Amino acid sequence: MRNHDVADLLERLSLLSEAAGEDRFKAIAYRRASTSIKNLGEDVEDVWKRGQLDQIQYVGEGIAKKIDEYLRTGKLEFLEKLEKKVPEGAVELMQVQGIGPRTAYKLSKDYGVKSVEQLREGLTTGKLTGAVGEVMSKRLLESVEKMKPGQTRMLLAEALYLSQDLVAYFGSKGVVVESAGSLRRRKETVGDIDLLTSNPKASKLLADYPGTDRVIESGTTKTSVMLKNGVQVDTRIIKKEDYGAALLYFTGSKEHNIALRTMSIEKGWKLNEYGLDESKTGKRVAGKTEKEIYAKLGLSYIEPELREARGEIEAAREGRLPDLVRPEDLRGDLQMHSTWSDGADELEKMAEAAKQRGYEYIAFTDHSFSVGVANGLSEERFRRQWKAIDELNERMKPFRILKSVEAEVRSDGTLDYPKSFFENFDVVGASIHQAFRHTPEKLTERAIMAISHPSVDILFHPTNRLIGKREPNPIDLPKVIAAAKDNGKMLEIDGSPMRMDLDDYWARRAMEAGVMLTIDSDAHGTGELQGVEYGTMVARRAWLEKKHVFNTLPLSSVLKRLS
DNA sequence: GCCGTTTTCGGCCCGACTGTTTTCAGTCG
Repeated sequence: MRNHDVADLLERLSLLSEAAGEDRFKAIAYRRASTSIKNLGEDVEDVWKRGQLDQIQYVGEGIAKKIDEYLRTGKLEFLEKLEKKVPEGAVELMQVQGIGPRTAYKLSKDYGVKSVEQLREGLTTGKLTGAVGEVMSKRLLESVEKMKPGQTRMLLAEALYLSQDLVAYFGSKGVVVESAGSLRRRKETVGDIDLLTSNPKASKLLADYPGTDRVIESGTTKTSVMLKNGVQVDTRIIKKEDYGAALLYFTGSKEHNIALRTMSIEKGWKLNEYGLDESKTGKRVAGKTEKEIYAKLGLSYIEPELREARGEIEAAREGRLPDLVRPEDLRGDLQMHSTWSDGADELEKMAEAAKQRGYEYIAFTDHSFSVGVANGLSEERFRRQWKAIDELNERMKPFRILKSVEAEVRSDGTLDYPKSFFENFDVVGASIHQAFRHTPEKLTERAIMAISHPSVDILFHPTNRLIGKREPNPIDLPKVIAAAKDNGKMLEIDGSPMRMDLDDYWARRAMEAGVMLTIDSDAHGTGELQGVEYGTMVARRAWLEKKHVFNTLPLSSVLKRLS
């Protein structure tokens, strides 16, 4: 699977051609091709072997030749030449907010600035006075400070929590605000929070918000503040008649917006954040609601989670958008922990809380024996737990607790118990936590061994990533997906906020391959049961419908499928 | 460098904001 490699290569070509001062449309072309390959529904190497590279959207003759050379030789002569043309440091400088290709070129070539660190030095010592003015200098220093680790994007769950607090704060003052941006699209990480409102009082209110540290800018339509926790919040004041256009615009994604604007042009219209207008007369075509704008463009309404230019516009035109799965579709949760292993709450408390959520069933997946740090269970302790579960099931009828386990995939790919013991469980999930630094080949082999094990039903959080903390295991996911398909096994979307694993891209690939998915909370306490909501957000971004998610099935069907 | 049911050439999304520009270039989202 070389899609990421190739996409990175093209992204680098894009950055370098910008920094080299080439025609900016070349840079745009490389970037579009990069995105196209990142979102490609299959392995780019397969397309290459079939000689069909130029059939990929935005890949023409020139880029196809470059990809061919790269896949054949592992190198690209053109790239090496380009690298020589670009002054050292220019690409790095372009990562700083406020520095684009022109400034980066100037700073690196004429002033010898070769890194962000040297930029900071130059700015503080006044060495760069000739290159940037006083105001720019101050702003760039702020940007450089912001790039320090710890000031990165926040988790979706954190952003949702923060925006809920802001919405409630504005609401208590009688002002209705709505969040847009990547938060509304439910991306797994969020950079800043955009709030839209038609109430002009919002600017002053944002400045007075208890969490606000300082106001960055404040105008009639836009106010930006920095919160004490380092998060930037923008409010935009929109006229009621423009609201839909503004919501569309500020929700993005950028690529989605560009595609819509290109469509508008073809119809003789112009789309911007104020509305959809006739180009010649300026006459309003639509603007009050998003739905109205989509309708005028001949598209059915596209849910925010799908607006990533991954085929949703074509699907909307052809009336084949998915009917996305909803949190209320879930009838159970197939991964959670209790005090029997490393959970914080007793079986009964967890079960009651799950029942309160309206579930018909849950599975306790306490850790297996070899996860010592998580108090993994021996066979003997499991037998005792089952007795406790039987008693609870009797008492909580018709609610059903399934006997389960999060079975550790050991470093040799085997599991902790003999097959005869596994047969006592209603459902079995397998996870790789141990020895995740194995080679990609070894990790893939272990994952496939686990998924091929006759007792295993689900592979839990397949990549074992922790967003912002631990990279995903470098397993070969197409192979794992194929193995799941061949064995009729399921893959999980783990909804715990730091995992969100599988992610939206791979969950979609799995669904398209015909693999059933589960959406679980992986809760280690009653407060974490809501993790399924984050998992559902991933599922929606992955185009999943109810029928693709196993735990939307009623208990009877679940038991039948597991037997 | 890509693309085309008006086009194989001449476009390529659009507007806000800002600085040191005196009419626009650079950057961003």
